[in-house]
Order: sequence, then C-alpha cells, then structure tokens
Amino acid sequence: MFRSHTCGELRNSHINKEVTLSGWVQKTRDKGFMIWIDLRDRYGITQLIFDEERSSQSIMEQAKSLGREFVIQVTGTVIKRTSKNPNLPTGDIEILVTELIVLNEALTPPFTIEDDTDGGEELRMKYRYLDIRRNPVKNNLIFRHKVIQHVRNYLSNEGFIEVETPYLIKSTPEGARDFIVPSRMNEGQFYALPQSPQTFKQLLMIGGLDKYFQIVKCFRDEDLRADRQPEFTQIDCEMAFVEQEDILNAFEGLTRHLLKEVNGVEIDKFPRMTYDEAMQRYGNDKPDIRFGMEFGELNPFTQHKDFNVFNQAELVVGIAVPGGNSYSRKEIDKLIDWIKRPQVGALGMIYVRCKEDGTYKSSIDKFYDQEDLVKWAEKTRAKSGDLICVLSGEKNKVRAQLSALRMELAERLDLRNPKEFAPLWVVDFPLLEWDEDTERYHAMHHPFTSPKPGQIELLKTSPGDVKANAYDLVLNGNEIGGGSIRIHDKETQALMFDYLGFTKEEAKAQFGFLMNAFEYGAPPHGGLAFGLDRLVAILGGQETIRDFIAFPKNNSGRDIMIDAPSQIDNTQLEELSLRLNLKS
RNA sequence: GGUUUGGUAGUUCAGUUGGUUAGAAUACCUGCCUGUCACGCAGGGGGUCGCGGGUUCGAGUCCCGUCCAGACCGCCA
Repeated sequence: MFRSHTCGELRNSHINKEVTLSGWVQKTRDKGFMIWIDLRDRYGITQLIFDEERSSQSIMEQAKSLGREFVIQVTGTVIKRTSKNPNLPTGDIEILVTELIVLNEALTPPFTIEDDTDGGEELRMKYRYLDIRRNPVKNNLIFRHKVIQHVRNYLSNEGFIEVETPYLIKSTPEGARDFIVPSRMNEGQFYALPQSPQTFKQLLMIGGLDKYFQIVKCFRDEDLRADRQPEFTQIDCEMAFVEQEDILNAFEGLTRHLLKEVNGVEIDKFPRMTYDEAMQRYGNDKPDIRFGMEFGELNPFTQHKDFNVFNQAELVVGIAVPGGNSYSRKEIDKLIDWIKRPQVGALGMIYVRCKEDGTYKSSIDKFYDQEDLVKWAEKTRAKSGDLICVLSGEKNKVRAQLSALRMELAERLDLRNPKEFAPLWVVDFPLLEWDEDTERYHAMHHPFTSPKPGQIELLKTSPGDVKANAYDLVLNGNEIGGGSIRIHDKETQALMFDYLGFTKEEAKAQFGFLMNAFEYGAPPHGGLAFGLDRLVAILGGQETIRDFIAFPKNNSGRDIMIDAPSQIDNTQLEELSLRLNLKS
C-alpha cells in the first residue's frame, strides 16, 4: 500500500493515528536539529517532521539527502504541531516519520514548482508535466473538467444525444485551411481533419436524432494567437424542428446554468443586439458590454465647418474616456502614437478635453466652437473630466480602429473585471461578406446558413445587405459560441452555392452527399457551437486558453515538449506515395 | 505574409555614451542554526552574452544577416 491518506486530508481528528503518505518533496527546511519536509500530492501539502530527539539517526540522514521533487513514501504518526500554520488546511498537524522510502529520485526541476513560479512560458511548456504539478495549472484542468461535466449533464437532461463524428473526412476549399492526412490505402488521396463536424451534425438531424451534442476536437491550419490553437475543443450542438428563438433559448439556458453552477452568478435574460447595432455602438461584432464608452457618431456636428479631414470622412465617430481629461499632453500623444501603429492603422486622432468647469478644449479649436463641442459631448455621453477621442475616415476601418482604442483604454482603466460576466446575443449577421482578394462574396458564417425569410430575392440586387439567421453568443467581449438556422432544402442550398461562386459540378463534388440527403426528408434544423477552451478560460476569469489546455501548442503550432511536428522517414513517405518538395 | 518586442548564470532579469575580472535575485552545493513553513546566517560553484558576419585599438552594447520565442495585423466559412 502506497498510502492510507492523501496529503490534503489529515486534521486534528487524526492525531495519534499511524498513516502512510506518498507524494513529491515540495521543500525541505533543514534546521540541523530538526528537518521539516513539505510533502505534496494533488490534494495538498502535509508537513513531515524529523528531529534529533524523536527520530533515528539513519532516518535523519535519509531526510537530509532528499531533493526537490523526489517521490517518496512515508509512514509515521500524526502529531499535533507545536507551531501551527493557519495558511494550510493540514496546518494543525504534522507526521513524525518512522519509515521513509524513496520511490523515485528526481533531477532538480528547471523551474520552481510553486504557485508563483520563476519559469517562463516556453520552459513551462517544454516541461508541461512539471507545470501541471503547480496549483494554478492543475486547478485550471480540474476547473475545465467541472465545466465539461456540467455541460454533459445539462444537455443530457435536456434530451441531447452525444454522438461521435469522424475525424478523417473530406477536404473542402471553403473556410479555414484543412489539416491533411494522406491515405495509404488510397494512393494519392487525402483525408482532412474536420474544422468542425458541421455537415455531420446536419446529417444527424436528417437521421432523426433531433437533439445532438458532442464535445469534440476541431482542427484549423491557420496562424495562431494567444487565444487560438490549431486543435481546439467545441461543444457542438444541433437541433431539429427549431427556429432561431428556440436555439437562443436552449443555449442561453446552458450558459446561464454554467454561470450559476460554476461561477455562482445569476443572470436573468441575456440582452440581444443586431449585428448592425453592435457595429454602430461598439464598432465590433463581439462587444464587451461590461463597460460603456459607446460610440457617438458625429457627422452632423462636424462636417461643413472647413475642417477638411472630417468633411471628407464617411464616418466621424468618438468615444468618451472616463477621467481622460487628467491625461497630460504627452500621454495623449502616446495614445495617438498607439492608434497610428500599423496594427491599428488610424491616420490621426482629434481629442476634446471636457474640463471640470464644464467648458471644452479641443485639438482643433480653430474649426469648432463650444456649441459644437457640447453636441459632441452629448453624443458620446461625455461628462466633465472626460476626454473625447474622435476618429474619422472610411466607415468600417474607423469603427475597427476606434473599437481597438476602446478595448485598449478599458484595459488600461481596469474596466474589464474578470469576475463580472456580461453575456450578449448578437443576431442578424450578414449572410455574405465581400472578399477583396478573390473579389467575390463568401459566406460570413458558412455556406449552409439560411438567409432571413424573404431576403433571398435581395441576393440578386444587393447581396451584401442580405441578413442571415445567424447568431453569436458573446461573453465579455469574446465570441464564445456561434451558429445558425441551416438551409434544409436542396434548391436553396444549390442557390447559395451558386451565389458563392461554386459551379454545379464543384458543389456536387464537395457537398453532393449533403444535397442528396436533403432530398430524403430533411427537417428544419439549426444549431450552435461553443469554443470550449475559450469559454472555460473566461469562466475561469483568465485570458489565455493555453492555461486551460493540458498540452497546448506554441505560437508556431509546435508542441515543444514532444517536438512535433517532425520529419518522417523515407519508408513512410514511400508507403504513402509522397515526395517532398521543400521551399527552403 | 506583415508590424513589433525580446534572446545575458539552472531560472527571472539588470547591464549607462562602445572601455577593468559581465552583475542581482532566486535555484543549486557545503557548513552553522532548539519549531520552520518565502526559515535565517556564512561561504561556494555556475556564463559560447541565441548563431554567423561586419565596423572599431576595443562589441553583451553599434550595423547586416539568420534562428528561436512572445504580442498584434492579415488569416481564422
């Protein structure tokens, strides 16, 4: 027997009991006459004691020889501590050790196994198994488990069936780049790993399963970010015989359940906002509504005043920065530099100081008098003491720029409280999006998304204005879920493929199986998928999803612990009938 | 593909205008220490300054190239 108890459970009530514990040596405190060792396992820390008077010479020597992270097994008596540690659940007791077995020695770890480690990100990734011993990472994984368990229970209770869909599927040119898997048995042919189980879940609806979910890995071969991994997990859901309203209610229910059970936060009804409104008020299709700083459109109050920059602009829009009047000229200049960086790309910024005495001072007083500035302040809801930041230019660009500024300032002003949760449905997304590169429209969500009723005709005249039965669930400025009511008849689907620039042959080759299925009684259906990694991170009050993934990949898509991806040998290539044609 | 920041001891970092033997903290090792728990005290070992080239009497420092890592833009139906 390796242990009678864990390192987290012994209390006063166990005093005088003989126990056996196993775990890792967290730390040794050697005072010569007395040695204390913190023994750690998943459940906590228990202090072991060895001393000159009560322990044998040999076990003292043994204890002195232990290094950090040695795996040991000890047997001894639970005794009351002379000086207790109120910071430790087991702080009232300690183990007077009579027998010590080294189960395994350990090298000194390359970084300290402590909550507040000295190790950097890359090092911790390389030795992820050591990082997982640390409470913050361990607790995140346990937290993730808890969220998943609630999701499974909730959806199962609501009648959803979890079905596994294949990972080896067909590559399609739409959407993200596929990860490709060569087929040995089918020379020259390739599988693709799914970007999502989209078509399969639709086929499950045609199969009559009615309510489906799956906690499933998805794969996208695109460049990464702090909150993006090449393989990630979705809570993938689909329902038949539903309208948009049914879907929103069903998954608002799930999200509300998670917020309540996991975070103890009760939210009554999630607000809703159309895509157009979100863009107008926040310049962003996933606005963080935990704080204000809403956009004020200023065209009527800025144009025809001899200020050419504004006169020529499609949109003049501002936000009020709370307390921003306290910024020095230098600080504002730095802000302007920030917004002019290529990543944001604004050409400049006009600002108005809202002074405490109720007057205004702008950077372009030459063109605008107090009366004008009062209107600006009204529109941006600026109070005295605020700073109004105004950008102008092409509508879409300016909105993106001002939105970036809004988020940056909120971060600096500490307005994004991770303990506060502000969910939001964004609905009525455009069906299509203009792609500059290919000079054609492509589906904003995906090509199976249905247009709003009665808008199919609009596809011919102004395709960009057609709205879709598509929705996103936004939490604290992050898209945590998105979905749509799907097309379920062959004609509409064929029409969509046609508008998206597919030839009939291409549509048939790529999605013929779905079109065929539509002919055998496809029910109306729709669904939604949550990004689980991101959802868990946000519920956990953190930004980086990597800390909630057991074995994440780095920025270049590498697993630096196992060193993947890697080359394969020629035998493997030959078996697959592949030859490398390296660019460098 | 682009912008940008960084790479110096096991680790996290400092290193001035280019100038003596490249430092700190922590970790590690040794000794001391009668209740530690971020133990304390004394001592010690530890460096290809990412790599290659250049400028210079002299380069961790300046220049060019390259590799690696992070953040962001593009991309992510």
